[in-house]
This record gives sequence, C-alpha cells and structure tokens, in this order.
Amino acid sequence: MRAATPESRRSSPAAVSSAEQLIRATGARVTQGRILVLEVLQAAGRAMTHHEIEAAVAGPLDRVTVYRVLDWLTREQIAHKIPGDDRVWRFTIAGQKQAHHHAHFQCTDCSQVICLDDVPTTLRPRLPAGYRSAGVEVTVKGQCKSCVRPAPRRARR
Amino acid sequence: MRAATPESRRSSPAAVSSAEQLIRATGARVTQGRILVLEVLQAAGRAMTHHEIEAAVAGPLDRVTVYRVLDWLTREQIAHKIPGDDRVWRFTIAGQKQAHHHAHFQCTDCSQVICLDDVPTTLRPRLPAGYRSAGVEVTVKGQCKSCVRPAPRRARR
DNA sequence: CTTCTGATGCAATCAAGTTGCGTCTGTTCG
DNA sequence: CGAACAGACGCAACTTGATTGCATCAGAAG
Repeated sequence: MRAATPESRRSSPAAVSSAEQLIRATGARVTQGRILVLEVLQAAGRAMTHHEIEAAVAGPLDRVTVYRVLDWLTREQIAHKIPGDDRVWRFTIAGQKQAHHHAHFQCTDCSQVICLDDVPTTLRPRLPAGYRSAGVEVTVKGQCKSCVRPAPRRARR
Repeated sequence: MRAATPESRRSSPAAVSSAEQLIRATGARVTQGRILVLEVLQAAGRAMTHHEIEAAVAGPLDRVTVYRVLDWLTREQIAHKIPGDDRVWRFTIAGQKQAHHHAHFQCTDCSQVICLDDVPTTLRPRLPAGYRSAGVEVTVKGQCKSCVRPAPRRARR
C-alpha cells in the first residue's frame, strides 16, 4: 500500500497514509498534527466531536492545535463541520459524493452523527422572494443502533 | 377579542392575548415572563436568539428567566429550539403544521433563521440497519433577502 | 387572607471555542 | 548539508452562550 513518496521519514510502520498524501496535495505544510487528526477522521466512520478526536489522536496534541487543524481541514474542504443539537461541532471527512447535497443522521439520545450518503436530496424548496439558496441540508433525527434497544447512552456533557 | 378570563388584572390595554390563553391551556402558571416571551415570539415571524428575545421583551426580564421560559416553552412544545451554525439557539413558535416535518432557512451571512412551512419533506431516507427515524429536518442554506444584495450584515458575535 | 409550590433574580460556574504570543519546525534556498 | 523564513504549535488567558444554586417573590388554591 506504499505510495509514491520517495522515503518515509517517520518510523511508524503504517506511514505515508492517504492522509499524508491528501494534505500534501493542498500545498500546505504536512505536519504531525494534520496527519494524526486526518487519520483519526478517516478511520472513524462517523462524525466526531473535538473531544473525541483529541482523545483518539495517538500523540498528545494540544487542544488548540486540534481546533486549528480541524478549522484548516474544513477550510480545505477535506473535512465537514456539522452543528449538533448539543451545541458541539462535529467533523467528518468530506467524501466526494458529499460535495453539495448529503444527509446526516443525529441520534436524539446520544447526539452521535453519521452521514447518510444515499439520500436523494432532490427537493427544491420554494423560498420567499429575494432569498437565494446555496444548498439543502437534511438531518434525520431518531435513535441510533446503540440507543434504540439497550439503555440509552446519554450524551457526554 | 376578549377571552373567557373574568377580569384582566393587568393594566395593559392589549391584554389577554392568545399567548396567555396558550399558556393557561398547559395548566402551568401564567406568569409575566412567559406571557412576554411568548408574545415576542408570536409577533416575530422568524426564529429569534435568546439575545434578540431578551432585547425585544418589554419589561426587564432576567437573562436566566428568559432561558428558563424558553426551555419551558420548548418542553411544552409551544416553541421550537433550532441549532444554528453560530452555536446559538434560536426559537420559534411551533405552529400546528410544523408538528413533525418542516423546513428552516438559515442565512450563511447573518445566521438568521426563518421557517419554511410549505416544503414537502416527503423524502424517506434509508437508514442503516437498527436505526430508527423520528423525523426529518431540512435546512436550506443561502442568503436572505437582506444579505443577498446590500453589504452583508455580519452575524452578531 | 393564608399557604404552598413553583417561578424569578442574582451571582457564581461551566464548557466549547477563540486569541495573543513566544517558540518550534517544515520547507526552501544557497 | 546548513541557514533562513513562514507558518504551525503549545501555553495561558479570554470570550460568551448557557446552566446551576439558592434565597426571595408571586401565582393559584383553599
């Protein structure tokens, strides 16, 4: 799975991930923080909060750095920033099919967010005169797999 | 438009509003704070932040009281709590047609939110196995009337 | 009018997120 | 390879929307 990069300067055996390539492609600096955070996001199949990401990152990365990396990833369109019902941002890797329209699912019990890729958000709502639409966000509310049957996991707050 | 209430104990000429009736119907106490906040929400045709509501209320109501009234209104299903892109809650009166499905519009410039009542949110997205849907929220992103043409009003923050 | 429950006001507190600044480190260039 | 520079990082302080504890006040019932 080795990529075209000439040599791995890092000792980690799983080095030169697609994360690193993705970051390098932007032309910006390829730093440890960016690689680690992006790898975490890629590994997770769901939207993660800043807290979760910070905890999941291997090396100890500063709170603020994680915020800044996430902000940068969002600006670079690599990640996607989602407002939740608990006033906490969540982030996911922005896949290509999620370019303009795609839907999210948010659990009303544990606030977890996942992406729903196969939702045809073809509806074109009628806006009041003078308003301009730039896209539609669809969020399905309900209970996730983990909360629908067992005792609901309450949101961490 | 006078209601069945025997006597208005308040000096305000426009007394015994539908707000007061609505609150009385819940069986809970009819207090000044609740009336004032609900009247503000009813008068506004859009979603308001806590700040806006506090400013719009006539008598000086404590910050915390406004929070608590809004919380109560939301629990009572009279109001509707909307998470925005600026980490600020917004509230609207929950009309009957907005019972389960209805859409919001949020301006990407000034963060203002309005309700779109006539959006047929008939889409029924396919969820992963084990997930249970409890409703769909549709949010249209774009520019509002005030921000589409003149210099954009930046969000208050 | 009295009583009682629950709403209110005030102050303190919380937590997610942001900012300023000095230091460190990728990257480039010689 | 080593120096130089811009940009990223770490730390601490700060901002702000929202929440909580507690003493007091005020609807509603009797």
